[in-house]
Amino acid sequence: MKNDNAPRVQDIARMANVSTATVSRALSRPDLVSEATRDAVLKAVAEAGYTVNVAARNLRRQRTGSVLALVPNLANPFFSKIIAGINSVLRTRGLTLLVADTEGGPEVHAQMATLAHRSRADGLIVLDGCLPAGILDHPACPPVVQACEWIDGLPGPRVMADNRDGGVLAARHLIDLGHRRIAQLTGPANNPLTIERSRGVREVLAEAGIEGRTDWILEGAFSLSSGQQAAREILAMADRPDAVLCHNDEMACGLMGELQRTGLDVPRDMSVIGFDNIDMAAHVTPGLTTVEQHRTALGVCAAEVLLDLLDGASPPPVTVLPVGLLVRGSTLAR
Amino acid sequence: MKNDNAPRVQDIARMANVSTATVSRALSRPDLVSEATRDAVLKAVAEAGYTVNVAARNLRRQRTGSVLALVPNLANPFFSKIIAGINSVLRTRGLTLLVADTEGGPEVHAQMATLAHRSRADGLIVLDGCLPAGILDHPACPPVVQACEWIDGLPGPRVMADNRDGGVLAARHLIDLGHRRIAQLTGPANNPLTIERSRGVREVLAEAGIEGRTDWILEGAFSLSSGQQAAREILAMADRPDAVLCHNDEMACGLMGELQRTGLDVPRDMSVIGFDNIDMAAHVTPGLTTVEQHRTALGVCAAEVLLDLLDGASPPPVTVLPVGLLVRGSTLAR
DNA sequence: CCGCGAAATGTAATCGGTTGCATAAAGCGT
DNA sequence: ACGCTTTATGCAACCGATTACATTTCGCGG
Repeated sequence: MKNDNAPRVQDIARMANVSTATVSRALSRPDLVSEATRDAVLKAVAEAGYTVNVAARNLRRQRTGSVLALVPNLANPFFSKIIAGINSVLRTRGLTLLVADTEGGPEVHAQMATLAHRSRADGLIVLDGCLPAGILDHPACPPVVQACEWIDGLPGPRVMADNRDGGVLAARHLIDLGHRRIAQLTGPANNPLTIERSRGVREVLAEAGIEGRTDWILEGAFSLSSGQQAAREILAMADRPDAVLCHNDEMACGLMGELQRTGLDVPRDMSVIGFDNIDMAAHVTPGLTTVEQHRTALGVCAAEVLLDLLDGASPPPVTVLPVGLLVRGSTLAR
Repeated sequence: MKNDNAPRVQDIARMANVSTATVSRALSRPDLVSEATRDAVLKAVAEAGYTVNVAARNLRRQRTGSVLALVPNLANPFFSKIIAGINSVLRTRGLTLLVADTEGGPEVHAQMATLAHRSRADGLIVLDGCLPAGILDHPACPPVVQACEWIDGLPGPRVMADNRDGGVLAARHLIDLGHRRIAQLTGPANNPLTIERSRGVREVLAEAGIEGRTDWILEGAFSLSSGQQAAREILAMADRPDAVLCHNDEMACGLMGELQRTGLDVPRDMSVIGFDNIDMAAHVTPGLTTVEQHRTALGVCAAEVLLDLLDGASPPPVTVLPVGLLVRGSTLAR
């Protein structure tokens, strides 16, 4: 063994008096070698503290045994459960999940381009709708599944919640409670989730004969602080809505907290409804009424679609998962 | 170019009428080749859509250009900011951060063992105190920095907040407010963070001549729901405390929410203090008084220590970052 | 005791870049 | 014009494991 380095197959082969081929087989296909040989190899491995060089194996095998998830913002609790779902499925197949945060500008995208390569991962699950399509439909890029968000013009299967229907459920709930003065706190205007959710809301409002007041549509950033900011804007309005439909729970919580801090009572003075059903939603006071999407299931589904893809099967191009309304205390009949 | 495959250096070399060595240099050390050659190579690269095979490069170079963070639970918002801090530093050095979730039993640890290999990452930042030391002091394992939590018996630098002092600050704050009936909601009993924090609390209580009531020390799991659970236990007590010192903000929020739902007023009926200052803490009602630790700074620091290690420098074996008390509305003078 | 298929093992090519060393070409000072 | 330093490029070994193919060994029926 070269002095400064970790042991290699060669070293193990010498120690066990076999060829490198046999060592390799003893480790990855134990059924192919005799018991005596296997024991000798394993003994040498243990003794030398050998572990395979993954780069060499990946190079030769032309696959990596791992899947990469590209997440727009790891700090967003929304994603964590999806990741957990993905992980649970991949583990059953012996695949390792790695996660990279895609936050940042073009210079980060360049980094992502080197990540999105067959020699890095066997498959990609992309949760970020803002990546340039170019790096993902490159021939060197492994199979891609898009989850939650999606990238226009990028082929390949998608898995997502029924965002439009979520908008419908939320809006209808408020209307059923007698609200007609409904504000919206959306995500970034160009975000596909927000576009879909808005569509559902708009449909229901129109159906109910409620005029869409554009001054009651606020644009947020899916963050607690943008919810807080929105609350301030609403409080400053001469003509206030009496319900706010938020496009995610974080904004709803931020908004609700700020309303309360200013002395308003939620839901008596204002109903608030969120979207996603993150853990926090059940624990704030009052409990946040929200549109539940099963994030773990979404991750599971995305992973299964990816596995299909890797197996050469043809998964459905689009999978839409149902959402449901979860009524807690933050909404009240007018 | 072989038909089914991505182009290789060979192909680019042929297209640009140079050797593979020149192609490689044109891409990674552009200053070493003439402008004409460089242009020819880049043109061929663009035309063929070439991207390097990372496995091959890593194998030859004996490094990967990436750092791996092992996180016990990605779903915990506590970690996300640390990750962000790490990322910001690594980017400036052209390193890519990958994250893996270490959640799970021994079978997952086996997976982690193959991740913790020089051929996978140039360095490791371990945020999980529960990994077996064996896989991290293996000779094939790249340099390791432990952050937040740490593993007994594992050498290598550590970066952490001053948890003991955090316990001191929190306890002293409650005592200064006149509380003497102080309960604690800790993390898992064997968790090093909890051990340190408890130590600080114990010191202050002893100093103030307050007996430590073990029936007022509840063990949680750092989660919202374990905070909720603890609230129920406290409410069921015949002899209730009038302040609860929680070992993290999530539990504090879970606890506070449940107390409020049962009709108690925080902070009038009970003061609640947390630890960490996660985003949510500022947005719940009332705002959560907490011990602030600068998670981004912690990540930054851990990354810098790792870079030192990679550069062959000898960073300090232990870095302790100061914490501070952040008083909001959830604590009140008795 | 021969022959043949199965089981076990070895040999060596291969994955795809990178880089030390050698060589060639160009610049330069005197 | 000559040696000498730079600069530019090519050649080929190398990183470490895997695996197709070849070879040996073994068991066993005839």
